[in-house]
Amino acid sequence: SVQLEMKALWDEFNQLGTEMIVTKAGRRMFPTFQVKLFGMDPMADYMLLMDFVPVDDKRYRYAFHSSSWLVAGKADPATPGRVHYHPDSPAKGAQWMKQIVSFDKLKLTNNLLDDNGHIILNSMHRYQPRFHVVYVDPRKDSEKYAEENFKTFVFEETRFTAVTAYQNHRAGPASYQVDLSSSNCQCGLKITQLKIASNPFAKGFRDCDPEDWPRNHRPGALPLMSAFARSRNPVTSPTQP
Amino acid sequence: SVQLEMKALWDEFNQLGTEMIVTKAGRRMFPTFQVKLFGMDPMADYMLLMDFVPVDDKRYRYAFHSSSWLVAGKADPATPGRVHYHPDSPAKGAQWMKQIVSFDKLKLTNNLLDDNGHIILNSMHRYQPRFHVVYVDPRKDSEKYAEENFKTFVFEETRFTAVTAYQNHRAGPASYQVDLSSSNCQCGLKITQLKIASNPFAKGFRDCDPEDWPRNHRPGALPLMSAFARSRNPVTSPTQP
DNA sequence: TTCTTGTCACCTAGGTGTTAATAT
DNA sequence: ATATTAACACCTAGGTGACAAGAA
Repeated sequence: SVQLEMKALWDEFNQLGTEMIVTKAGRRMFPTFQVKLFGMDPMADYMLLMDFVPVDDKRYRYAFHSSSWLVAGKADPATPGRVHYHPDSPAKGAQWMKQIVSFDKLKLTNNLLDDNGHIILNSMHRYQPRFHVVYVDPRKDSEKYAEENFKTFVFEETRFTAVTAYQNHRAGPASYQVDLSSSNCQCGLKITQLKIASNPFAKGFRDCDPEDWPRNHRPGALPLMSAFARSRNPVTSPTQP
Repeated sequence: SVQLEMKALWDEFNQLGTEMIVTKAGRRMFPTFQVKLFGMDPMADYMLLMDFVPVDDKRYRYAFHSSSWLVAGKADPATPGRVHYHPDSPAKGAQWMKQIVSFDKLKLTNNLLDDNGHIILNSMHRYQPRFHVVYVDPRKDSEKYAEENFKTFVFEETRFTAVTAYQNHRAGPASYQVDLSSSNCQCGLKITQLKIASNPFAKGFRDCDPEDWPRNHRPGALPLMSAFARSRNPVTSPTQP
């Protein structure tokens, strides 16, 4: 069995509508896809890999005025279907289970001609990450058993929209939200704020007191409270008089 | 068989008398011990590891006035004998052979109570790195064959003196060398200069034109020429009038 | 308009020799 | 005297979102 790490963080992003940047050179995911594994044969070899499947056959665009995603037509032609093998593959079950498995080398690109082995996605399309565990069958005729030698795990909270620049980014010129309930965005917190608050590499964009959140950083409590607090009074806030 | 990478660089250091810094927290080696492997069974599992054995039973000290190492007595009590497993171990022969194997995670310490798994050495003692390849025998009674299931490789040019601060560092107050031929140091270039010239992380201490050495950086020619050139006129130079 | 690209300041994370202070 | 330690400026290497400019 597999347990998704940082599920609480994934849930927060998912509530806002997760966006993942894609670039020509390749961009890591944040949150990073990380799992804990259980119940493997400690002595057997396994390959761990990920791929990404379209959630639907649609292309999207972001409506700033309503702060929501709209269908913008049928999906663009499918990108080359690639998989990302965890670089430690193959390894023994014992090795995989003894620590969190992190896919932090995985990068997303929108370059159809990418030759760095990155995952190729269409911008403005929705994707579902999938995680696969493949048992390396020592038998000579292992191809015959290919069907029973792998297992796939899907965590719906890791779905995201691929973008070249954050869309759920700032309010439109109207600076208020009319229909909050039908929006993917259920609060005033924007994707970029949550990324800045939770990704250590974006610390340069934090505007809160740096001495503030070590105190709030308790087990079970995500270090996002200050970001939430600040999100109460932006120009987009529906509670603004 | 095994081929030492960067042999030319190791040779240069060895001519000067290689020194490796040891610290409480652990310090990497430079040059890094790196090898290419040949003739393994691509499908078999191997463990790769290193250890360090004393070259002799002596303690040394560095005589600044003669710029040479002197015996300072019998060796201190032996340090806990540790080994460093390459972190990719175990892995298939094919995986080991397809690229250079680099022991850049290996760290040296003088802390006898180290609990980071680093290699513990006595400062001011000489050591010989050793490289071991262990075949992971799939047989049940593999312990019986332990003797024939490993192979050890020693490259004498990788010998070094463990130090807490560089010794072959600068000339003493006399600022000349009396007996160059009996010295380990066969030219005016000092260990620190060679380290600074060849270790990218020490680039901050280079005083040569930064635009200088990309031009000199051709295959087979080490990027040390400017360091050599500058070493012709220091205060220690025997050709000084 | 809408989307994409490249550059940038600002981070994380960690490897250098230097230097001054401190042991021993 | 000699050897060790800790703080430090300066690097490598690379991951952030912001922003301005460009493309469709």
